[in-house]
Amino acid sequence: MSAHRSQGADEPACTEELPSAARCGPVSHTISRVGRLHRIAAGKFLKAAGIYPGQEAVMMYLWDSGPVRQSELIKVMDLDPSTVTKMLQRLEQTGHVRRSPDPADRRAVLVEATGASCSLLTEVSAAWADLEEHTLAGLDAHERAELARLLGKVEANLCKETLGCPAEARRGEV
Amino acid sequence: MSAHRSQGADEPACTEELPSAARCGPVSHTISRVGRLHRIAAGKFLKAAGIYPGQEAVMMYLWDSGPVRQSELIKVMDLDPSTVTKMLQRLEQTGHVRRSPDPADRRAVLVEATGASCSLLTEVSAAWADLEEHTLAGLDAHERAELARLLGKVEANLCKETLGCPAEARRGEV
DNA sequence: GCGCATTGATTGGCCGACCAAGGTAAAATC
DNA sequence: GATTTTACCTTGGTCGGCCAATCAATGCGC
Repeated sequence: MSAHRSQGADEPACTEELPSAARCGPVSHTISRVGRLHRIAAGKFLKAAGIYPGQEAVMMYLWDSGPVRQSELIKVMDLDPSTVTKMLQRLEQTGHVRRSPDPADRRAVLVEATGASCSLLTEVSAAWADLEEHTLAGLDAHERAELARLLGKVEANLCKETLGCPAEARRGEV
Repeated sequence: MSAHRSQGADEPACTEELPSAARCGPVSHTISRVGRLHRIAAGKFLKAAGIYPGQEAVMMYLWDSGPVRQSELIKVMDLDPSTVTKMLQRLEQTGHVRRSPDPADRRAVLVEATGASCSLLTEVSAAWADLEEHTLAGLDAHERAELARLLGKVEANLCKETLGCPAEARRGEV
């Protein structure tokens, strides 16, 4: 609930006390807030590990998969190529990732987690688990499953859309 | 490193293994994705109106409330002061917002939506409603209510950080 | 072999969002 | 009244994320 305006005693609200955003799209409004708060929380949890939110997903994939092409990373993460490029440049600079040209394709780049980064695996996994628990505190197993199910449907909705969704267009094949 | 998958060049599309991120925190993973996809979708819906995601919330509040102190905006939106400053600078530059010094407090700034911006009200509201419907397509009334309820609990969890934040507790001090 | 479309990756620009610091004005304290 | 504290905003930096444009290498058609 939004308890921020509890102090507004004599606010001459011209219409309602609820913001228009919450009136027009209550769930959208909440999703925005939750997304942002979740990212902030992730940042706090990951700070100890020395990486930024967004990077952990890349690292986790790299730890799982071993050396992989950057294009594969882009496809799997469903991110913009430029986003991945910049993120990898920073991860390389901080020593978490190594990049090398693909001998089989001179325009491609192979990416892999460095040995040093493997020490983060435990930390990051723990942080991710803590974040999960912090996020879902107070929800029983059934509620968690239901939330996961509903979010899954929402994700599917947001992914594919008739309005020229780039994600859809990008992953149109296969 | 955990299980290094054999890097087959011809990976069959059927075996889409779950990344570690999804294993360690499935809901967190989905929230991240949904948050990002939702923001992208919002950007698409708002592009016609000529504003960027994040700005619509500010504008909606300004349309509702009339002239308001910047500090009030910061408090209500729960954003970083610097974020609001920069956003307002851009909104001012695009003519959607007017800022003036508060005569009653020379360090404060009064913000209000310009008359020109009011033409956006309809567009933005419609876009926001479309976004809501697009997000929730295929969910019946009960599911929508349940999703809103669960997201509300999650939001509350994410808000009260620092109390149960194990990351800092693990560090020991601070 | 040669031209052209496709793929892979990078650069630059922009926006939202954070933090850290700083500067000024009001309020609280003495 | 003078001093400290607090509030309000700005600047500069960083990061994730997008788009548009670009360059290099591959592959296909001819």
